[in-house]
Amino acid sequence: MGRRSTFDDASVFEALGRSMAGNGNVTLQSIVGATGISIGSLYHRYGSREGLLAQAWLDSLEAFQERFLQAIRANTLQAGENAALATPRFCRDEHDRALILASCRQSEFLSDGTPTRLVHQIAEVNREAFAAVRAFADREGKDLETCQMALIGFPLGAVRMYLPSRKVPKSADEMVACAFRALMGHS
Amino acid sequence: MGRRSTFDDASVFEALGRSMAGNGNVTLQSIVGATGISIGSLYHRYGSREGLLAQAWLDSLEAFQERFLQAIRANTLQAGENAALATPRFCRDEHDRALILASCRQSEFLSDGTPTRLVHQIAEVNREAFAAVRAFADREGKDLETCQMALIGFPLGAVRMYLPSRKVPKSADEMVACAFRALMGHS
DNA sequence: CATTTAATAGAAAAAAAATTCTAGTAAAGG
DNA sequence: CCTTTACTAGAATTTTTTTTCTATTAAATG
Repeated sequence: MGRRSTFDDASVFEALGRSMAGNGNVTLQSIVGATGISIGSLYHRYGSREGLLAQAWLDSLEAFQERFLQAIRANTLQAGENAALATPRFCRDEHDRALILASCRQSEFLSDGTPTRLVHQIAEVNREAFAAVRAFADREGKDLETCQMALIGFPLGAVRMYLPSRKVPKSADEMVACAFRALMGHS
Repeated sequence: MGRRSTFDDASVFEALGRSMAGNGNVTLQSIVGATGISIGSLYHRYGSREGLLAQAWLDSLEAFQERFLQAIRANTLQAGENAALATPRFCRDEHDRALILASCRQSEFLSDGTPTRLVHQIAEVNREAFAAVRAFADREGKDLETCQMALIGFPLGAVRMYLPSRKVPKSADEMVACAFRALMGHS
């Protein structure tokens, strides 16, 4: 019941991501300008600027995490490599969300004033990912730090060569996989 | 002649880098607060907020470039690997400058209002680095994109695993070197 | 079709930040 | 020691941005 919303989160997060990844600075006016949504509607939905930022970060984080966890939890030989490739693939499939996650810093979206509910949710997602990487390291009998680098550090470095302006090419995947295999030992 | 300055650029750039890498947002007041320098002095020296930001970026960029170019231009077998290692080493040796260069985006420091003189200087440094990487790729007979990834993309990804809060450990260097060798072919 | 609920809309107020401007201070040279 | 130069200091102003608040609109329900 009640009036229906005339806009969806995705369009707001997209404008936000573009602005943050673009000139590194988001004003609510820039979102109003890019989307045509009124300032009142933004406050009605997100409560505050900080609530909006955190919500956008969480949205991207969850979308990525779903892919990453599915890949890394698979009990196949290629589980690790697929998890490493989750990053470049995510950038191609979900460009708008990837902008936020891959070319911005979490600290740009979370601050002292971030609503605690969102702080907790984001922390929980991060915990879950960390646990999955640790489980992978144990399973493979490899060093945790090496796994973090091969699964996250290098893949992020790779996509940041292209974002925010260019698309991440398939060739990046090959390089990520190559580095992954080298780091994990060619056994 | 004339009164001597009571502060140096380094202290200003340090406060700026900490602030930008920390919460992703720099106000002149945050610099005044962190350094005790007066707002008037900042305007006297840098002309504007945008002038200050660009000057800080250029300062870090030049410091890094000096090391990178020296490494990559050496005509030894390890030239490439040393150039790749320039990034983690720079982070250890020059933490404050590395914060700016490695954990922020250039677009956070350059904007429409950046003084043209600085825009040109920064572009020139970037051009020089790009040319050096291309020369390296030609010399080694490797793909340019692969070289960019091995020399810059992966090393940056590696140090960003640690910055801004932790120091970049030596183990990161081994991983960077490992990925470099894998990407460049183990010949 | 009146009522309730959930939005939209944007002007107005408040807060925060950048910039300007004037007065004052320290060093060097004649 | 007076003058010039280059800088410091920070209050006052302007600009930008966030936030609040009231009016209005659209859908759903009895």
